[in-house]
Amino acid sequence: MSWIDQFPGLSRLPDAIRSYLVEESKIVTVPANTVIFGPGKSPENLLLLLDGTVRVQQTSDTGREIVLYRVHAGESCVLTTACLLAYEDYSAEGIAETETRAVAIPRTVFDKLVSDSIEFRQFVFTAYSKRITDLFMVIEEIAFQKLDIRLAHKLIELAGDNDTVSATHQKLAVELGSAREVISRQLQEFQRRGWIEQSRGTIRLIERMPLENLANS
Amino acid sequence: MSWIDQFPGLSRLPDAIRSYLVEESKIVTVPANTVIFGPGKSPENLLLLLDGTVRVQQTSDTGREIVLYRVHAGESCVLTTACLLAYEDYSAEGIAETETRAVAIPRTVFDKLVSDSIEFRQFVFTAYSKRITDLFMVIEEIAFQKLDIRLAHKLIELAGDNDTVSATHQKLAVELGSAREVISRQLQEFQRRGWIEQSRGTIRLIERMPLENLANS
DNA sequence: GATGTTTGGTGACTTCATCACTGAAGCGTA
DNA sequence: TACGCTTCAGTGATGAAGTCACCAAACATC
Repeated sequence: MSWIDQFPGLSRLPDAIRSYLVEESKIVTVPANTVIFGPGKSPENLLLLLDGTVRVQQTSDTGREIVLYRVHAGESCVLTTACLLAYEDYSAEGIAETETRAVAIPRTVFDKLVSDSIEFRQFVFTAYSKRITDLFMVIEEIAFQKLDIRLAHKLIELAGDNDTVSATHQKLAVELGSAREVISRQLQEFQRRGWIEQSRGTIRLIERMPLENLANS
Repeated sequence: MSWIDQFPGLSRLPDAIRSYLVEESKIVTVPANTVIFGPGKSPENLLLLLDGTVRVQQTSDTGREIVLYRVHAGESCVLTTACLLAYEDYSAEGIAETETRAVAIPRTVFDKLVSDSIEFRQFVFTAYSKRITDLFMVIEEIAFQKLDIRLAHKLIELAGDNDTVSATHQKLAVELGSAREVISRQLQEFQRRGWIEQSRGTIRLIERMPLENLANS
């Protein structure tokens, strides 16, 4: 079984294209916290993630940061393909959050695939679409959503199933493009209401329901 | 002379591709304030603007709006190509700000061009790159820049050469994703300092220097 | 156990958003 | 030209969020 089957959009590639892709790309592994691309380090390849996640974030002149989006296993870093083809002054950076395994497709191979396969073109543009939609949502949230709602949302997202979030207040602030003090105070409010419990570096969700109600209001 | 020469990225197309493109696309004109695409109205064509500008903006559930970017003459609406190929729940909308003339490239022609011409691919991906960089800048500004700086910036941008901006406070608020009252008060402060003069619907820049200093600080 | 670093808590203050309301400018039309 | 309507701008009060300076607790290291 090939890694290709992890990508629904690629499963319909014709056999010739399919084997060309497998042939010409290689699988790479990077340790956690590796900077995959960033200012002055433009990516050489299109990456398709097999395992792990990549966090794409931006740092302002004043040192404040914000997370733009995440690339999960089964997704690709398409936005970087655009930015690697043209504007080099790319202010965002991509960081492997965990040890990450990915398929690396060289620039020339990417170009040939886009040229030769309508299925691959669809894969690429669909991926673009998802990312750009994500960016629009980020803009809308930053500009118009109240912070308590966004924080509740983020806690649920990061908790997954096991009801605990391992993150410092500072990290959460970066997730939301806010300030640590603001997050601290908001979390205190959640705690006061009995929705969460806090200890150094971790937050435990006690009552998910009211958090979810807040997140969806 | 063909319209193609208005697009530097397309000037190097091989003759065959070039004539195919000219053949298969048509020039359309839309009046000012036309909604070119938006929720429930996905674009049928890739548009290359010959004259006029298209404003792309987003409206939140609560009714607040923000301008994401503008497409000027000589540029293309590429982001819509992605969003027209996949995710249909496109929350942004594109509005012709003035009467606008554009080349409309049908979806199928676009696909064939991307397939056949490396020059066209470069044109498309370069356009993507610029837009995405713009979006990143918008996010950074909203999240981290102070409003007086952003407003000064926007006034200079909208003034062009003739030192007057024709816009209501409400319009400026939408440009920056802020609220009218906030803009009104900030403009009063600029006026108090003698940097601008106001009358209903227009702002005249009296002293550009301090405004520019503020914008670049 | 002493020391330094990371993380979180707090108060004072500024900026921005929101709400409710007022008033002024322009425009049509009778 | 005088009336009424609509659009645009001004204002005060209040709440939410960001900023700054500082302190204290938890943890890590030696």
